Amino acid sequence: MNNQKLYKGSLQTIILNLLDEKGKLYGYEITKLVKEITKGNLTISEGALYPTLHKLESEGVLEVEITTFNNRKRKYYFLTQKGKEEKVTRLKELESFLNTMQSLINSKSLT
Amino acid sequence: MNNQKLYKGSLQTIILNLLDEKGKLYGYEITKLVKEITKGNLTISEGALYPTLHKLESEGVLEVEITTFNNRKRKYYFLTQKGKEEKVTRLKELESFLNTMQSLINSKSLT
DNA sequence: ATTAATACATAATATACTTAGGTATTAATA
DNA sequence: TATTAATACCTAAGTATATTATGTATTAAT
Repeated sequence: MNNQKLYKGSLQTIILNLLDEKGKLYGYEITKLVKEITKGNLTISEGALYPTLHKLESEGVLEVEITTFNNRKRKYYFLTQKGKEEKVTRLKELESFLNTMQSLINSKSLT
Repeated sequence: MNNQKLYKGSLQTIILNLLDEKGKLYGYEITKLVKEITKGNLTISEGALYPTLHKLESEGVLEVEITTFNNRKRKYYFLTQKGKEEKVTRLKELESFLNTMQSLINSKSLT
């Protein structure tokens, strides 16, 4: 991930959400997709992405399907059943977090 | 801060915002205030808070006024001019971040 | 022919926390 | 009245998660 440290901690949630929506994605594709969706506001670094994918796989949250396209190796990741449940939890946490942060920056009227 | 790692990176922004709204606050007061505003969703740990306050002070973003209340030492922090500018920047970054995260979890319709 | 893009990967470093302690005073409770 | 909770500050060790800098290999574009 790039310059803004605010994104720290949200990478796993982003990955799980995208995989839930798209079905399966390979690493490089995730970086392009995030850049596109966020209109360049968020760039996921490969140094952050690949270790995270490996970790999620080792935890049984993701599974891999290795393919070849144009003589280039691609590793497609998709959610396991556990991953689908994890995604629901993470999404709730994210929504709660976004609400909490909103309340913190709109607290002028409070207290 | 507590269980949710999503808050990682947002502590400085939270502090700057609260100080801008309230004028001046002491450390312990910040932890209580955040807990109250967020209805218990966010608990700032003192292990995170105090080093952060010291760092912001050393950067010239905050200044300190030491007082005594009920024979207990209180260190009131408030924004410097630099701090007020920094707060504006951080708030913009936070709003941009929140929008970006929203777009990432609402991307079902996209692409 | 060289550079950019695609596609994977790791290692060293930085940072921002958590967890677990510590000191000291005052208020509440058993 | 002795103990615990609350107030108010602090630091150090450990952990998680990223950044930065590389590296390999193939194909597409300049």
